[in-house]
Parts: sequence; C-alpha cells; structure tokens
Amino acid sequence: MGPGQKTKDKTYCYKFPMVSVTVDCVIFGWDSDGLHVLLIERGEEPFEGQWALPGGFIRAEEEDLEEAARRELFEETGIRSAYLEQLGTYGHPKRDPRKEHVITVAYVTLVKRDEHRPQGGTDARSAHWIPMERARRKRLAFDHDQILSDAVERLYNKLRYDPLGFKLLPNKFPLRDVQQLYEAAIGHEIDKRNFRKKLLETGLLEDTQEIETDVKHRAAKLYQFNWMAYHKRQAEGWKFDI
Amino acid sequence: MGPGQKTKDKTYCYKFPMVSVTVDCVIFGWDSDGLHVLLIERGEEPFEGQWALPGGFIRAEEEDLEEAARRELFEETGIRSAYLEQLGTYGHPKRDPRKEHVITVAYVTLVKRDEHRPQGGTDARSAHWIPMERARRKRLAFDHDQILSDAVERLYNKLRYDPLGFKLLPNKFPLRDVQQLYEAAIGHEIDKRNFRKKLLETGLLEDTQEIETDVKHRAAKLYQFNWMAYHKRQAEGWKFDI
DNA sequence: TATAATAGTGTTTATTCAACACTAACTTGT
DNA sequence: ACAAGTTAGTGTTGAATAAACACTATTATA
Repeated sequence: MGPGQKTKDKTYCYKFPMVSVTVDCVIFGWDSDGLHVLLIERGEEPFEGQWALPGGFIRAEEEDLEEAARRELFEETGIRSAYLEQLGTYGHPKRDPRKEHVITVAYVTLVKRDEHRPQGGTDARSAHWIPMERARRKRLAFDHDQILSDAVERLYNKLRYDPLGFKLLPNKFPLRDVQQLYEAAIGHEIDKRNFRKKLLETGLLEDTQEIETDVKHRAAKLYQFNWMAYHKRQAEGWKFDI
Repeated sequence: MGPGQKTKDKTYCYKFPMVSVTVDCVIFGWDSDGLHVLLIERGEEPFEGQWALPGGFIRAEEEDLEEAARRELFEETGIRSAYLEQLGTYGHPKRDPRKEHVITVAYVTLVKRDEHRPQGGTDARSAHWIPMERARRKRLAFDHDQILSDAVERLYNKLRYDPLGFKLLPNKFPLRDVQQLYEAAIGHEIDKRNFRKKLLETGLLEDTQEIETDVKHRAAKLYQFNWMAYHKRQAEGWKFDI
C-alpha cells in the first residue's frame, strides 16, 4: 500500500484498488406530530431525483470521520453543535452502482427543530423534514433504507437507558411531549401518572415556572432537563432508566 | 471520483486522494481465569514488535466488510463460524503513521476457546491469548488501545440484555462458569442462589445429565444453552434480561 | 475416615412496577 | 357569564420482581 502519488494530471495513484469513503447522516427531529428525518432529493446520478440521506465524501488525508459528519450536518441544517453518534459502516462492494467500491460511515444526529434553519445544502440539493412513517415507505437511494431503519431502531432502544431524547425536544418542554416521544419509541401508550412519577423522581427535570402559550386549552408547565446534574450523577455511577 | 484505472505498471489512479480500509478484530475468549483477547506481535513496520489486534486491508472492489473480518478471524484462529459484530469505525487521519489515510472498521468476535486451533496467521505474525488485565496495561499499536477498551465496554454492557455470553463458553458448561463471566462483567460478586434461579427460570438452560470431569472436588452438572428456543422466544417479543 | 473444597437448594423482606379515576385550569362558543 | 370541551395534574393499592440470607450434599485428597 504505497502512499498516493500526485502526477501532472492531478490523479492519485496507488498499488492496490482503493475505496472511497462517504459519511451519511441520519438527522432526526421531533415535533408534535412525531419523529421526522431530514432527507434530500438527489440532484445527480446515481439515483438522481430519488430521496437519500444527506452525506458526502470525506476529505481523505485531512478529515476525521466525525468532523466530516459535522460538516455535513452544518451544510444541511446550519447547526454546528448537536448530538452525534456513529451508527455503523456499510461496505458491500455493490452498494454503490458506480464502478468503484464506496463504503459509508453512517452517523445519527439529534437536533432540536426550533434551532434548525432549514436552508438547503450548499449544492443544489433540497433538504426536507419527512415524517418517519412516510420516510420508511419510500424507496431510498443506495442502502439508505437499511441505514435509516437501523438508526430508528438504535434511537428507540437507546431512549430507555439514555436521556438523549431530550436532545430532540426544545430546551423547555411540557411533560406531555416527553411522554409522546416515549410512546412513539415503545409503540404503545404509557400511563400518565406512572410516567410522570418516574420522570420527576430522577430529580433531573426542573420546573421553569413558565407555562405553554398559544395552546387551545389548559396550559402545561414547562420543564427543562438538567444536563449538568445528569453528568454529575452519571459520573457517580448512576444510570438513567425510564 | 472516477473509477480506478489500471495502468501498465499496475497502479490504480483516482482523481482524489483515497483512503485505505482495514478491518481489525477484537477476538474474545473466556476461560476459568477470565476474559482473554487474541493479540498478535507485529512482524513489520509500523509498530514492528508491538502488540496489536489482528487485522488487515480489505480487498477493495471484491469484499464486504464482514467477509473481510471473517477471513481475518479464520486466518488467526482457524474458526470459520463465530459470533461477529461490528464495533465501530476509527478514522482519524493520523491514526496510522504512514502517509496515507487508513481507516479501520473494528469487529468484535466471540469464540469458544475449546474450538480454537491456535496456529499463527498466514504471515509470520504470532497470535497469543492475553488475559484482559494484562492486555489493557500494554501499549498497543495504532489506536488499538481505544478499540480494545470500547470492545470490552460493549461486551460487558451487552451481556445483560443478550445471551451472547454463551458464545464464549463451551457448549456444555457448569453454571459456575456463567456466574463467573457475569461477575467479571459487572465487576462485583453475585448471589449464587438468586443468579441460578433467574438463569434457570428463563427455561433456556438444559441439564445435559453430564457432570464435570477432572475437577478436584465435587463435580457440577453441565448445562447447555438452547439457542433454538431462545430464537423462538425472541421472535415472540420476549427479551433476555439477567 | 477426617478434612477441604465446591455444588446445590427456599424463604422472607424490601423494592419496584402496573393498574386505576377524578378534580383543576383554561378556552371557546353561545 | 356560563356551559361545554379539552388537556393538566395528582395517590393509592396490589402484584411482581429483586435482594438478602445459611445450610446440607458430594466428591477428592491427605
């Protein structure tokens, strides 16, 4: 495996066939009508016109994988800091119909929809929030169906043991929204009293003394999740479990 | 990203710098003195003479990632079928001191030590089972310290919700060995009666009617894990939890 | 045959989980 | 202003699960 050698016509040559590496992001958002995922309509071949996860080639020799994922996230959403987690790497030699072998490292990111400035990507692709049920019915480009379905499964499983769900909610939220998120995750209704009791018993939710506005009926109190306290408790060996 | 073009002198040329992709395997084994990991002593630069995880370059354009991991596992252990799970991908541009960008996809595999024929790899590297505590004190090549420690954490966390621990034990085992494995995972002692009760209540452990031999004191019954029954129960929505 | 080592076995108490229904607060329409 | 509609907010009880706890049985060895 000799290092790449730059020749006059700006090509990079190697002794063995190489692979290209892309990073794809499953960007989740949440609002009162459920979980959404940010998809783009591809503006170029292959799969031109089809829906796909936002992603792109990494800058070899310069960029770390996570850096590339953050760059991608920023280009699509304008968000610089968000929860980001590696999901897995998909490397079947035929997963990209083009000749070369393209593997992709998939990341999951959770964003608050109220922080998202929805401008499209730098190139001509347009990004849209698609509700999950609709997204899962679409035939996505490459193996993105698989990646998306792995991502949803991972997210839903992880909610039980990790407060990352609060990364999807606005900073201040009514308990109802937390419950709806968890109900979507486990696929059935939860008893309101039991759920609120467990949630508040953690001591990690603070009453902001504010209430909802613009709501058609009795307004609920707004809470915020105390991440500082959570990290302290976690360092002491405590485990979130809801 | 044009496809690689083969030239007369057998080089592969691309319009952009490419990355090399390796697969590294964290191969875990278990015996009565605890968790072990299979390490090799590197026979070539970089890191010649240092300990490292077994791994190698994938065959671009031919091989799936998991295929490459299985090939690696077979070369090191002679085992063709074992539990194999992708751990994650490590891609810092400087993680390999050589010029080009080398990313690695790490896999965790669990093998039964009594099925392992310990012949060395195809090349001159020699593979050895190293007890975990010793392995974690060594300075491993590349970022393999990090990979190994991520792998151990993943294995130990997963034992609670997945019977994959039985992939480490021989087909027939005394309950004591299961308990020792779980005690290693959670880092403290477990009450024997409670543990055996929970384990047997699953109905997934079958008494083989055999007992240990070559043991210095009272011999224990040997059990086997019923994977068929487990998969059936799992398909019905049941979850292993110990 | 005594000693040492590990196997194997139930019960009780504390904790956690699950089921369950009404009143309070606010909005809107009349 | 008040009736109707909608969601917020709140405790108790019984069931299930988890945790604590100690002795007898079996075999090997000295």
